[in-house]
Order: sequence, then C-alpha cells, then structure tokens
Amino acid sequence: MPRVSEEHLAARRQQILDAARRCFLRNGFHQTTMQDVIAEAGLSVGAVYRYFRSKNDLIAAIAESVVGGAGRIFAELAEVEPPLPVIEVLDRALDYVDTHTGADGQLRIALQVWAESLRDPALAELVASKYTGVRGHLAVVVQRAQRSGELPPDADVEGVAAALFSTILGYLMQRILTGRPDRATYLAGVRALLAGA
Amino acid sequence: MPRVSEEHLAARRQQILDAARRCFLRNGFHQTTMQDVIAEAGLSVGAVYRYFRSKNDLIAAIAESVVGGAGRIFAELAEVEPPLPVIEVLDRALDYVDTHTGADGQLRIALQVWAESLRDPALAELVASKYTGVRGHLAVVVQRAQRSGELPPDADVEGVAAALFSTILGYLMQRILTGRPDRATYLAGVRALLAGA
DNA sequence: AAATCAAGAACGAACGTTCGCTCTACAATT
DNA sequence: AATTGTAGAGCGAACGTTCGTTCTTGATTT
Repeated sequence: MPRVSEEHLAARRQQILDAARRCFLRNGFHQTTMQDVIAEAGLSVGAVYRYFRSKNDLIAAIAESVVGGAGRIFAELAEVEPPLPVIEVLDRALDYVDTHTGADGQLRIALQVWAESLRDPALAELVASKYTGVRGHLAVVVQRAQRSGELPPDADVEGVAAALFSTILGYLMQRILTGRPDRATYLAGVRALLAGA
Repeated sequence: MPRVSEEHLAARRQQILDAARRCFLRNGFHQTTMQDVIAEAGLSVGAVYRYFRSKNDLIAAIAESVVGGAGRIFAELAEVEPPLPVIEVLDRALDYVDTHTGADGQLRIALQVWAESLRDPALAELVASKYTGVRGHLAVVVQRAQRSGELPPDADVEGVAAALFSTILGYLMQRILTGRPDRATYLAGVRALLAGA
C-alpha cells in the first residue's frame, strides 16, 4: 500500500506498539524476540523495521509511554479545582494503581522499565526526570493542603511529597509482588498510621 | 586439583556467585553472558558449569540471597528487646536501604529480581512469600507499638504494616530512580505527614 | 593406577537485522 | 475517464553473530 495516508502510518505504528506492549508484558523486554512482536502484530519483519529502526527503539517507545502515563495522572491531580484533600488524592492514585496492575496492566511494564533503567543511561534519565516531575506535582498537592490547613504550614514540602509518593509506590509494589493488601485495608492502615503520631 | 576439600568447593561456589553478582549488577540478568561471569570469576567454562547447572540456576541463587537478605533484617527488627518504637524501626530500615543502594548495592539487584518475577513463576513464588514474611515482621512491630500505646490498639494491623512497608519500599525506589530525597528530608516528611492527620 | 577437576574448543540454536524483491495506491498524463 | 509511471509499504529468505551448553582432553592429587 504505497503512498498511504498519515493516519494509516500512525495506525500501523500503533498496531506495532500494541503488539510489543503485549509481548513485553508477557515475556519481558529481553526474552521477547522481534519475531514475537512481528507475529503478534501480524506483520512481516520488513514492515516492523520500517517503523522502528531497532528493538531498542521499540523498547524506548514503550518505556516512554509507560512512565509518561503516570506523569499525566499526577499533573491532573495537582491541578484539580478546587484543590483535593491529600487523602482524596491518595485514594484516586490508588485507584489508578488498581486499574493498571492487572494481568495486562501498564504498571507491570513499569517494573521492567525501572530495572532496565539501571543499565541504560538514556532510560535512567527519562525515568528520573519523569518521577521527579511526579514528586513535584505531589509537592503542589501538599502545598495546597498546607494552605487549606490540612497539613502543618512549616513542614518540608519535598519530604512530605516524597512520603506521599511512597505510599503510592509501596502499594503498587506490594500489590504486584505479593497480591496484598486490598485497597480498603491499605487505606485504613495509612489512616491509622497517620492518626498514631 | 582433584579431591579437594569441602571448604574449597564452597569457596569456589562463592567465588562464582560473587562474580555473577557483580556482572548482574553491571549488566542485568539477560545482558550478562555466561562468558562475562566466567571471565569475572577468573575460571573456565567447565569449572563454572560444574557448580551451576545453568545460567538460570545462577540467577535463582542470586535472587534467593537478595530477597532473603531483606527478610533477615526485618526479622531482627521485629525481635529486638526491648521493642523498638516504630519511628526507630523506620530509621534503621532506611539506614539499611542507604547502605545497599549504592552503585554496587544488593538492592539494585532486587529491582531486577522483581521484574524477573513477573515472568518466572518460581521466582514470583519466592518473592511473594519472602515479602509477605517481611510484612508479617512489620506487623509484629506494629502490634508491639500498639501494646506500648504508640499506635491506637484498634487499628488494622496488616494495613498499618503495609503502610509502614510502603514508606521503606518507596524510599528505596525514589533513591534508586531519582536519587532523592536524602534520608533526613524524607524522615522529616514522614513525620510531618504523620503529624498532619 | 584411579579418581577427580579444570580447561577451552566446538556446537547447534536462536538472535537482531539487512536487503532485494513484489505489488499497490495514488499522481500525472492523455 | 482511461492509462501509465512511480514512490514506497510490505515481505521474508538469508546473514553474521552471539548465546548457553557440551564434551574431549590433560593435569593433579591420592
């Protein structure tokens, strides 16, 4: 199909990305072969290599979309008007985690991206900047909570934001690695820990 | 060197494991070749294959030692007499994280083990049971804190333990992925978050 | 002499990637 | 409207490499 439309090209590209995402989810970056992706996409070797110069390009594209996705969520949560209470932000973040840690959830790929970033400087840079950005958005949430009196105004904003980030990351990790606890139990635990100090 | 002593065999095995750990740390499980490990250990192909049946065996052994190490730490923290305050347990756990997230720290390998466990059922089982154990040890810490009045006695123990676990896991992740925040800032943030509810 | 261990050349399989070909959808020409 | 030219999407056999692993050989100790 020569001289095809812009949309056709974008759709093909997306078709390959979707196939790659499924393969990476199933087998990880390095145990997935290009043949796997090609078969999953229902295309030929040449077609795939027309859209992505290399396997690494494919990995980079998937990684970008995965860590970028998280950034967008927290940007929204930090800008909602009127400002959300911290506990409400937490609840929504955990909801996002729940809906993306299933068997075909994006966040499972995130785990692989994190591991990969230990060896790949470019990926490390991406991950560091995106998650620093997420913590920045959470810092905005914290500052808003300070203005509303929900949090003490003299608290270190970055520290509190990091602690808040941890409650989300930790939930994500525990859900993926141990399957527990359920969100209600966890939220109750966080509340109790907050109340105990 | 035939008929060598038991100690010699154990030492050789450890020599290989140490080399593998360094390689895996540097290049990840799947980008590390057996040749890399063999060269790093300063041995021959045959020697290495005498001690480990396959590369997977080697990965499994490393993974076991990494996730097992964390288990031991928390078992100790839960049994110290007299019982430690929660904040003190947290402080010690973060100290452990700090000393093992450096360029050659064990916990960097943990990240790879977690990613790998998504695809390897045996590893997933190991990780799930070990970290469920860790959460169990933290539950003991929480129960002791309830008895001492540090935490409200009616709080859900598993939930609080999970929240506590998250503050440690989250710190670990943020340190590795973003390099921030420093421990003092983080601890202050956790305290402020606790105080704010 | 017997037993054990290490060495490293060699092997087959599988990998990512290349490359030359076919065929089709559009543009230009009539 | 019909015909032709062509850019480029799609294809897949084949390539060179590299991988994990095996196996024969020789050295070393009892």
